[in-house]
Amino acid sequence: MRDVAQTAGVSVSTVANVLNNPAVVAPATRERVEEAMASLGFVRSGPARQLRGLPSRLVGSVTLDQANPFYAELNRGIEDRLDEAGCLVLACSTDIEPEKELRILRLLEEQSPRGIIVTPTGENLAELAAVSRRGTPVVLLDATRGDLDLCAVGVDHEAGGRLAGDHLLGLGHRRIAFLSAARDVAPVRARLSGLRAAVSGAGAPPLLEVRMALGDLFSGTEEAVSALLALDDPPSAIVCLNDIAAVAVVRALERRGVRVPGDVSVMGYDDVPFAAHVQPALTTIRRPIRELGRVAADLLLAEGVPTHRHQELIFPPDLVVRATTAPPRDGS
Amino acid sequence: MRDVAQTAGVSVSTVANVLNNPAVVAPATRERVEEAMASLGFVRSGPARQLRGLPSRLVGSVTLDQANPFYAELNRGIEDRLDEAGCLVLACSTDIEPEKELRILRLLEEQSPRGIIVTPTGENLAELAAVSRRGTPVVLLDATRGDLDLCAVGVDHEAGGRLAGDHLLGLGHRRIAFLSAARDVAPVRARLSGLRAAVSGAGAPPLLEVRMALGDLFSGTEEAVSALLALDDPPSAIVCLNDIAAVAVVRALERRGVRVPGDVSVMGYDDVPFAAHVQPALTTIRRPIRELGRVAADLLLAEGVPTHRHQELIFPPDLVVRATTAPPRDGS
DNA sequence: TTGAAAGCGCTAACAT
DNA sequence: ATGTTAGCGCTTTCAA
Repeated sequence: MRDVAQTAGVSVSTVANVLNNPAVVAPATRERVEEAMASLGFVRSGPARQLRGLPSRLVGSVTLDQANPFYAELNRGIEDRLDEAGCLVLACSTDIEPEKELRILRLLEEQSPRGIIVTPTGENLAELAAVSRRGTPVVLLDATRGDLDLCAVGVDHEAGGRLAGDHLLGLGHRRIAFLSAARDVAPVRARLSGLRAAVSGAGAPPLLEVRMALGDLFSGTEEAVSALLALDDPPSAIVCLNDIAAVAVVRALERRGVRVPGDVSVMGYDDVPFAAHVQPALTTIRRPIRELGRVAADLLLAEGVPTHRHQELIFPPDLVVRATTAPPRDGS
Repeated sequence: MRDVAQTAGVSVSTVANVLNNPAVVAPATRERVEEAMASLGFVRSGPARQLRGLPSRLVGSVTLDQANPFYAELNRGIEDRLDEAGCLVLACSTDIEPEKELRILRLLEEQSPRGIIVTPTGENLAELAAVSRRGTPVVLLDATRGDLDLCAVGVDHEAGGRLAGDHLLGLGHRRIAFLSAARDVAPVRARLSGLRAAVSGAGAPPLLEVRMALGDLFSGTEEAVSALLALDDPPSAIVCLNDIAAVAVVRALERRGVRVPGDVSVMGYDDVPFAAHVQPALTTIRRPIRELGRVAADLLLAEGVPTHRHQELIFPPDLVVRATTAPPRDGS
């Protein structure tokens, strides 16, 4: 900026004025300064502006895995909303490892971002509150705020679980299994609990639960499916923690000669983009993924205004019936 | 930092020493300072460090759409490598709009990041060179550097197109179509050109080309498929610009009663994670997606060292034969 | 309409 | 082993 000033034959504060308050600068002077900026390839320094106390244009987004289509969509929703505000997304993945989450949180905090949107592993909630208290706004995504004084946007997963259960029960299924993952996370636990409530409320046999290994997307379901099939009284319906697992389960089942939905019904969760395009198309519980991201970004941006009050938004999920569910073969 | 110094009864530079050069501080003093930091909830200011000329921990990643599974994977590869270096990814999507790309580039440059990894729309290559010249390292991803003095990591898409063509030709197909998108981009053009070379080299009839509308993932193939099917002499094989389109094409075909691969063969490109898990599993051209991201991040990080010379890395793609290709029904 | 100067939080060279 | 100080690039009073 000093160079620009020199080249244009003005002082730095005049350059500052053409940048921040052009109306106050004489047209001739302004033009001269603008030429100097162009010829020197001048680029404002974000860090210097932040140091002066201006709002940062960076926002952290901490998800479990940005390669997972659900979080990729979420990040896109966040990005779209932030883009309108001239902000940029720092996309981070925790792999559900609390230590990694903590490390990322620290690193993010050091950048003094406008705020951080986080899908928590569940282990570091107190730390998140601390980050917020220190001055970096935090909004929880796909989590309930509990007694924390933070903004949160979530989904009623209990209702989602119930929706899945009621659909299957309505079809005549009684023997139902839930596929969860080796590492538990609150949103999945809530789905399980809603599903279990529906099942036991209908007087059906207790819900089966199997866990799949963590790993690459789509992997880890083989053993779980084998275990289920080896049961004396195998389930006629399997609801999966998410669409990715559901697609893998359908494949694993068909590879073993079990027809879907003829022999067993399968449900996913999320309704990620490809869920409608696999064969057979997935019956699933939808949540408005991009919208969730957009709203979280909105909340984050709103933390800037002085009158801001923290709030929690809960979205209801929907049942989307497609081709992986049908009545059970026999009466069981 | 001044507060910490005061609370610990030392000077700021002692605080700086426990931060950057702990060995030089007396254990007792160090402990006192560390306590002060903890009790005050001290967090280093990244912006201030950058202003002092220390390397930034931010790296921009500009892709066409971070919600697209291919770019989501790519970003994950970048993130994984950067994570080891203590850096964070700024994930941006251009939607193949040159103006948006330009806007994002400017915004990124203002943050004075360690560098920018970009999958270019193709319109702003000169600008990218300018960014680099101004001091922000740029590495091109999924693009050739041409005469630009930049690092680049790419894939030999001509070879990929040829691989697809040879596979289909080997199966006995003669009448082949390529599905591209309304907005053209260099990597797709290269695939087309490789495919065309294979087709004409085999003396088969000229390659058909249809374009699909841009829009949401998985949408826009309906009209293209209809157009192809309405032809006097419809193709017996369709190669798609990517796996997402291929999945949608398979669906569109089957919805019209056309069996895949019985009636027509379909190929994708990329081998994104779900390609192996759709039904029928997709025959496609694989490229090492995460690896591409990791290598790009490596190259970017390497720009820091003084002896660095720009380089271009080209990865060869592979043919992955699965279940969407088969010999044509008749001899055509 | 333009300029001078202080200071944001930090680091590094130097002095003690 | 610890302290003093200048300065990174910018914004923002305040003065001219």
